[in-house]
Amino acid sequence: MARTRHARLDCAPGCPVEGTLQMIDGKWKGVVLFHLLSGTMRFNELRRQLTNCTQRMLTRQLRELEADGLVHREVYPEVPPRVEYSLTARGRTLEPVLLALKAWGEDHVIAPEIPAGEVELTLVPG
Amino acid sequence: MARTRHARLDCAPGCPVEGTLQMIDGKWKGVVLFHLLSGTMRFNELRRQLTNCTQRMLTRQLRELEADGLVHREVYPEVPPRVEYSLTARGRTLEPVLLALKAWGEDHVIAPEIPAGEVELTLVPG
DNA sequence: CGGGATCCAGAGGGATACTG
DNA sequence: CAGTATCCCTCTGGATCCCG
Repeated sequence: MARTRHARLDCAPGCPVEGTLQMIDGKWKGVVLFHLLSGTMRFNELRRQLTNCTQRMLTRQLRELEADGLVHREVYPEVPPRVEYSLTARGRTLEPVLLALKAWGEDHVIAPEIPAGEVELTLVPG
Repeated sequence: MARTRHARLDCAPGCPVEGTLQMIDGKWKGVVLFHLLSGTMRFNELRRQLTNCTQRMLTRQLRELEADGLVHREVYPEVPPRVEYSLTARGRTLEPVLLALKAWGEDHVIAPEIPAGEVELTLVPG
């Protein structure tokens, strides 16, 4: 979906499910957050994980996550530039949610073009 | 976001996080699934829970959930018509995910009209 | 390296009216 | 009651080029 960016909680005022979904809604947010669970990552490092994510999209998703207080952006005044992304304390509280998402996916999502039987167990997302 | 409806796993083939998100992506899906955790519900019954969801949208979301094998639709040949929705076995496996979403929302989602991130402290003088 | 600016298509979603 | 059928528009997200 595209839930209107924090326009409001459409379900009902204060609906917790809707509210949480708004945080991880955006084509790449869930996955970005998940990867950052592993630790700090540089921009391109993160990008390499998201095979089909354009540079512009990754930037935008990261900015929104930053605005939501879930991700911290650290810019190092160097040449060439270095920017590192990490989860904030608030972002880390999403860990149970992200792990639940991952666990369900591992059990129930049928992988595309990977016929059952030769299911690969490299479950590192991204 | 609007992830293209199951077009593919954009993150990476088999990415479990991305895959799970695709299931509950759609403006009302997460909330619908959550409400169905409580048990079978009729169409309008469900609709009353989703304050701002139009009839058309609810129908569409339910159809997609049905197509994904998460929701069962039972039509009773009566007049007036009666249609009941319930979670399938597969749908019920999402319970941990939905509960995680709810739990986080309860703890971290700031009530509407106070968008997270731009919390303003308008100091009333005097 | 890590972006920003611009242009653009189309899917997602809203409003409204009609129906078996 | 539980939907279709249209119309229309917003916003997301992709492509491309440029920048310090």
